[in-house]
Amino acid sequence: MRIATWNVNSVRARIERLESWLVDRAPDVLLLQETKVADAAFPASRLAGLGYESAHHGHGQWNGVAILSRVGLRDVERGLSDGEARMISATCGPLRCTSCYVPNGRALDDPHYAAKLRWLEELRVRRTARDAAVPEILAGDFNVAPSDLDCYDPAAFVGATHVSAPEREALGALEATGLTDAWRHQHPDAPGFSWWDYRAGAFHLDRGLRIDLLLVEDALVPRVRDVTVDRDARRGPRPSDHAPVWVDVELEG
DNA sequence: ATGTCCCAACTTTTGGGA
Repeated sequence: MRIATWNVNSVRARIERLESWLVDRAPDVLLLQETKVADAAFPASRLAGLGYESAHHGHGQWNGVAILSRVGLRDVERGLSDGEARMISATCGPLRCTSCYVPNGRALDDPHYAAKLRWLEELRVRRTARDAAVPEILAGDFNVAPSDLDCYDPAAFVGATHVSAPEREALGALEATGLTDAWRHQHPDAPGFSWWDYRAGAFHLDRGLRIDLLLVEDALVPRVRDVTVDRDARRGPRPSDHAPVWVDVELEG
């Protein structure tokens, strides 16, 4: 079973790329972030034409998350207490699949930074109330680079968000509920950047961050066969600033 | 390089967000 995550930076701007990517990479489940549309404008029927059921949670201009599945989609859960469209969760086949768009935080002294830490804490608390019989994959744009290996220039990020100790501790506390960072587990030494700024030729220069994570229930880790960052999807005309990341998990049956 | 892309709107240019 292939589970992917992708911050598409507007599903409207990316629909042709999204459709061809689904055909090429054939994920069983795709977790989207930053769809930037209201529910009524989400292209559910176009995606259904490719064989994917979908569930979307969006209010319009900002944020927006979705789940696409060709292995079933039920028991949909939308949003956390902040009221923004940053989380959606559903049971897809044997897995609980959760798409997260963690708040950016803006700057260490900005109120949005404290809100980011609270949001991660609420996500942790939610995990403690989960149905332990259904293993979860919690994936998305976490807006946190877990370690300095996940940042192209740690010295340039001193005092910035995405790398601060409280953010990394909040992510670590979430993982301590029984989740493993699939990329880092499979690739202990490879940066695996998933986001590059549109500006200043950052992608060409490989000035990236690894902030798009697949957090896999610990019990599933022995079944993980491969984890891939699809850098090809960041190339060419009108790309998202994020690459998709997927994990292949071998499940019985 | 304040460098780009995407959105909305009192929409053809500006401002907010990332």
